Amino acid sequence: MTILDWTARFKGTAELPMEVRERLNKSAHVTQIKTGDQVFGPMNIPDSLFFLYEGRIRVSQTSDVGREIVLYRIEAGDSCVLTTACMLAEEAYNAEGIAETDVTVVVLPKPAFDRLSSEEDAFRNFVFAAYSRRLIDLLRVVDDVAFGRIDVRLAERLLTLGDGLKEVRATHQDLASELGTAREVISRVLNDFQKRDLIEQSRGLITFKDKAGLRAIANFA
Amino acid sequence: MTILDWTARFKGTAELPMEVRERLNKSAHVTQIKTGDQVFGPMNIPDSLFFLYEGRIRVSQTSDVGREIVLYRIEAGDSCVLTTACMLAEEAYNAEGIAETDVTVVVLPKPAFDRLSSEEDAFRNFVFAAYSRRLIDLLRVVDDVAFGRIDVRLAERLLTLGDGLKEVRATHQDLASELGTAREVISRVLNDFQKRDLIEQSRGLITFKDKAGLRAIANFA
DNA sequence: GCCGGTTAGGTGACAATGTCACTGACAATC
DNA sequence: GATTGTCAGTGACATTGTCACCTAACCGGC
Repeated sequence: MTILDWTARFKGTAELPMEVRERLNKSAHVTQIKTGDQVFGPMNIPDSLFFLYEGRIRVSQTSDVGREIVLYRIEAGDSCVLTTACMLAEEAYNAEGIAETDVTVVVLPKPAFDRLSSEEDAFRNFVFAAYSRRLIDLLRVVDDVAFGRIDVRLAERLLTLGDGLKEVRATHQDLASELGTAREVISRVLNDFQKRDLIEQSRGLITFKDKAGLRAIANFA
Repeated sequence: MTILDWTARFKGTAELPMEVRERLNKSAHVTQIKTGDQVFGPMNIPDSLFFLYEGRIRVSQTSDVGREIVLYRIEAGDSCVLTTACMLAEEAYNAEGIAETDVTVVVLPKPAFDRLSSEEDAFRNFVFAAYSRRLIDLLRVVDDVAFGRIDVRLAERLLTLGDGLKEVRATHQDLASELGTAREVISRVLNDFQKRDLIEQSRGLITFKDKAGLRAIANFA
């Protein structure tokens, strides 16, 4: 049973008639997930559509030797289509979603999803748009990985992760997993950034000293 | 005006009631595209959904320095959701689709698409499934590019391109564009393959001598 | 045939990135 | 302060990407 009216949070549901929203509030249920917990993964493929009510989920892929790369992040108000994608395609995959913050998820069972996407244009468009965003995200990842330099990519990612902040709390290994590279590579580049007075480092913490300088590197490519 | 009944070709339409299919045959129109022509691209974003009736389309992405990588291929019976994805997301992208063979495309205008995806479950599921396949394809590309060795990737790709054949007609540059790498790299690896008696080379042509050996390399990772 | 232009492919030097093995630094805990 | 685990630094080396330049094969015309 649901207390909060989550339907207001999502573009695809906020515009629906009140009676539909009430029906939805009944058929979906709300779950809490704690920071660091897995939302979905290769062993844990849900048969429902996820809506992220609050928090942030990091979706990443892991190679068979254990290296990791972050594919994209799901923010509040967005839906997670990857799991449904894999469901539909009935294919193995090795992406997983990790809650980066405490997360509130709305789980919509497949029957309700089907009915809704057939009856409500707004909802269907919302879902299509979600798919589209993910496709575009992945195009960007492919472009970065295939053609980008890592100093550029690292500068970009640092600025994104530390947007509006003075520092980024992350180990070199964390950053390596963001970009799908090795820790040593991150160490090298960060040391270079430090020599150029763009950042300061301490254990698990990177402090900005010259964001403009980093932006110059990030925008270079 | 359409002569052929293309609706039989697609999972999402073949099962529809006859009267719906007849309506579809009227609202969509069929286009021919010649080998090598661009089906869509950054400068040419159509506002319709594509169905590939016959032929094959290669979807690739180009870096800003001109290097290219093949993302996936669209085969007959499949639909092309990337263009609609980009339409919906209203974002720039730099993927393009090239006809690899002479191609017959069914173009379904957006209004018809909307009506159909709301009224017909089979059609909607077909479209969702198409999105899913593309997402999965891209996950695979990311995995390959981020974590794969190129000798492995090249062996794989050669076997795919030459499936059931004795040879592959492609220049080193073509293969480089398949994998998103540089021609010199392909040359090196192919020379290595040749030294190991896995292939023979001549201008624009690679002949298999030991497919099992290639498979061993391809499956290694 | 020959000639000249175009394209495909080869090569070596070097730069960038990834891998490996090992080391030391730091923090938490007992 | 000794122990333990995590984090980061380092040098050697392998792989991959870049650059400049070269040669070989093909193609069209004559």
